[in-house]
Amino acid sequence: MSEPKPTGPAGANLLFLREGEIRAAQDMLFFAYRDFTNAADVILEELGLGRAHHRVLHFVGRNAGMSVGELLSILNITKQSLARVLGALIDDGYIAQAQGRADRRQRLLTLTAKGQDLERRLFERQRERLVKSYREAGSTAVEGFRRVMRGIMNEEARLYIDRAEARTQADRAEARRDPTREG
Amino acid sequence: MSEPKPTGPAGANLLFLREGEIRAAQDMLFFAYRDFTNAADVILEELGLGRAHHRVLHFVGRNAGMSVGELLSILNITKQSLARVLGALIDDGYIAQAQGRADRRQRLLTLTAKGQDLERRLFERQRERLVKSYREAGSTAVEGFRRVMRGIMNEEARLYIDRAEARTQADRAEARRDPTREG
DNA sequence: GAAATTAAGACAGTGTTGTTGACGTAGACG
DNA sequence: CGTCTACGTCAACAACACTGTCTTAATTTC
Repeated sequence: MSEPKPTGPAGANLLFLREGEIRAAQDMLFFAYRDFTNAADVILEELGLGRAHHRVLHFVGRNAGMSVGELLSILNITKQSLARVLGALIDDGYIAQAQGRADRRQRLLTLTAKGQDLERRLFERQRERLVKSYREAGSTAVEGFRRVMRGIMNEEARLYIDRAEARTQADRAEARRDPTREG
Repeated sequence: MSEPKPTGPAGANLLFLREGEIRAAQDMLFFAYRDFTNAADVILEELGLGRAHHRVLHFVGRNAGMSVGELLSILNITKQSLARVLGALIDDGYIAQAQGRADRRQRLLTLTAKGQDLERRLFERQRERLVKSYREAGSTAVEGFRRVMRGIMNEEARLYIDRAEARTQADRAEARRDPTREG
């Protein structure tokens, strides 16, 4: 129909923009995300928790001391939706709250030891899958994966990723200085 | 702790398997999938449909004449979960059923003209995002993205993707013969 | 210092999408 | 003919998101 021609400006090979390729990407996002999230479900079910709980554990683990508001803006859900899962995690002793010092209205969130243990167990399940895929695909493919994924998400999420990436870069630099440690 | 060393066998550079990289992948899967699926939500909401309906439209569109059982095994949900959304799509005239000729127990699913129109509108929203990302990332990155995504999903899903990919390859071959058409 | 805004929590009600288990019917198949 | 399969349906339930309203405490603003 009114498709952009397969060859774009400067005659670059843009066959990967063909409709079939884009539809394949839809498929892949669905399957990869579904099977990736499924990986941790067995553990969660045993504990009567769901994926929403896992997401909270993940982001609090990655951003120790974050406020409830920050968590809300990362997850992009309503306060009420978060309250249910966060309340359960606090009641069960996975997450601890501390009053903010700079702003005492804030409740700063951290994983307890119990929370760290659970988060690690959940992480290991998903890590298996990702490491296997990354290893088989190789570093060039992984770099491509990152670039495409970054491009798919909203600007806001990209900024968050960049900040998290900065932390990873710092870890890398540190590891180069002291290769025995792993952040 | 008991992390695999950053340098693997043969001293290959496997820094991309470090924990920070894997955690970044978790983040990216969450954000990319969320924002990708969100793209079509506005249209769906106007029609009183949800993402589950979109998924059905997508897969029926991609596999015209598929049976209900095939659709179930692709979506990996229960009959009851599908019945609700599929029933609505049939009632609203987006999807038509036809009795199977080889096996008359089967109900073969196809998009009606109305269904094709809607699916196309939904597709365009998600395509914008994917094309933008693919174009900016370039063909090498896209190839890497594909390899990593394939590796993340279950074997079963990978087999489905391969079959779909075969169709895409056929389209490509045809396009090479007749570059004016787009499958 | 009073007023407005913000961070967080809580209440009640609703909708989508997934689940289980049981049951029925039509058609395929040994 | 009996059994298995494909599909549909009923009832009940659970996870997770939403809306709107309200309260409390603390910060910010005028």
